[in-house]
Amino acid sequence: MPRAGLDPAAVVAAGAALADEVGFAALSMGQLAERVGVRTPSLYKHVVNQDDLNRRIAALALAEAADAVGAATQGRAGRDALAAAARAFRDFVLTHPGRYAATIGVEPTGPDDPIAVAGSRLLVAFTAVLRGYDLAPDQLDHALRALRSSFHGFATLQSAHGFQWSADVDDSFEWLIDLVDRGLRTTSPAQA
Amino acid sequence: MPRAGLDPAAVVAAGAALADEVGFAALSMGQLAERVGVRTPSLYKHVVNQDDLNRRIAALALAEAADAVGAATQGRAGRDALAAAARAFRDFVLTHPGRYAATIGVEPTGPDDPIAVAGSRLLVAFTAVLRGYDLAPDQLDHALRALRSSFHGFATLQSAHGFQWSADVDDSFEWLIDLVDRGLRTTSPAQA
DNA sequence: GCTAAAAGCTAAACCCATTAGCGATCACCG
DNA sequence: CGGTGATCGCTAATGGGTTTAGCTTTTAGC
Repeated sequence: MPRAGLDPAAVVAAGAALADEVGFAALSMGQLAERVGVRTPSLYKHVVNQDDLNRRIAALALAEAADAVGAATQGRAGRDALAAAARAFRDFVLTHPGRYAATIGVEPTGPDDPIAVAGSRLLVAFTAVLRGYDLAPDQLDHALRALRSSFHGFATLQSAHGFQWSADVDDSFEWLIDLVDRGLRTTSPAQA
Repeated sequence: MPRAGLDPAAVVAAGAALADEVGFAALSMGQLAERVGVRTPSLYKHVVNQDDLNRRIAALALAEAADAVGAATQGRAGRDALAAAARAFRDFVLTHPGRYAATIGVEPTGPDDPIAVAGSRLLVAFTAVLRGYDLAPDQLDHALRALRSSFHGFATLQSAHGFQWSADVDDSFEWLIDLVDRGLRTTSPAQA
């Protein structure tokens, strides 16, 4: 019996891909094992248990999302950067719904948890967008949470087919970007 | 052995309460059966299976959320109505995290599905808020989705402890309400 | 009181995650 | 080239969860 040549990273990557296909809730060790060409218990040589797998998938997803958002905002500022970040984020969630779902409800165990560091990287990517707006320093955290909430909410609702009625969903997303842009531009500005 | 006197509504209500306590993902038929004083298989006399239970919990949660939002906006308009609706919605999600989680990812089977009708009621409740803003009719759907996305996103992230760093979460929510309010007040207004 | 449907129960099947323990393989070192 | 220990994969088995089958008891209506 030849070896499969697996390692934790390969298992996690396959798990993330499988989650994207079948949905995070339906991700099972059995299916994943079959996918990577191994019997179920063998997965436990690379991953401590399903919760560990989920957490690693979540960390991977957050890191990938941070990369996508970061790359999208390179060389842009203001509304341009906001729109690029928002579109990159939503695209990522829509193309990788399973792995992104893994990020919902996980709590980092501490500041060194890969989940925490990847999450921070995503926040940093969004922070870059805010530099293009004239915000008071004490409003940065609030604005960051507002961005994250709005785009997370839209992307997850769309990914779950939560928008049922008529209007075009892409138009709605552009409209949301405009709404946020207008809101950010009319804050009480930073004191000089 | 005396009867427990259950019916579907009682089972669903107990399931929703249990989900709020232990988390939606941890909701199990065994725990629910124990909670209502019955052996596990007996639950299947009132509910066809776990998926059916989840869907009924989701419909209940959406209906309750619609009631809460609707009641909060009574007699208010403009920013007042927006803030009242947003706070009522977030309060509901935070006090009933388990049952609200049941609504994520469920798809109504058709327009008569209780999930669809309760979801529509929630949208109607939010639509009332928008009447206080001067929006072109073709922007109503977009604005509705923006509202739902923002508040859904914030509430679910907070409920999942997704906000880790320093600033006060309640302050951030009020800031989000302001952001949305400013954005809604600066749309290109409806043509007279 | 009789009857039939409803609601509960036990027993059992099946699926999934996980652990224990065994054999094969591979990397490294002489 | 051979030995050796760690690593990887396997089979077997356990335990918990959902769900079905079939039986018994209660209860509502006549």
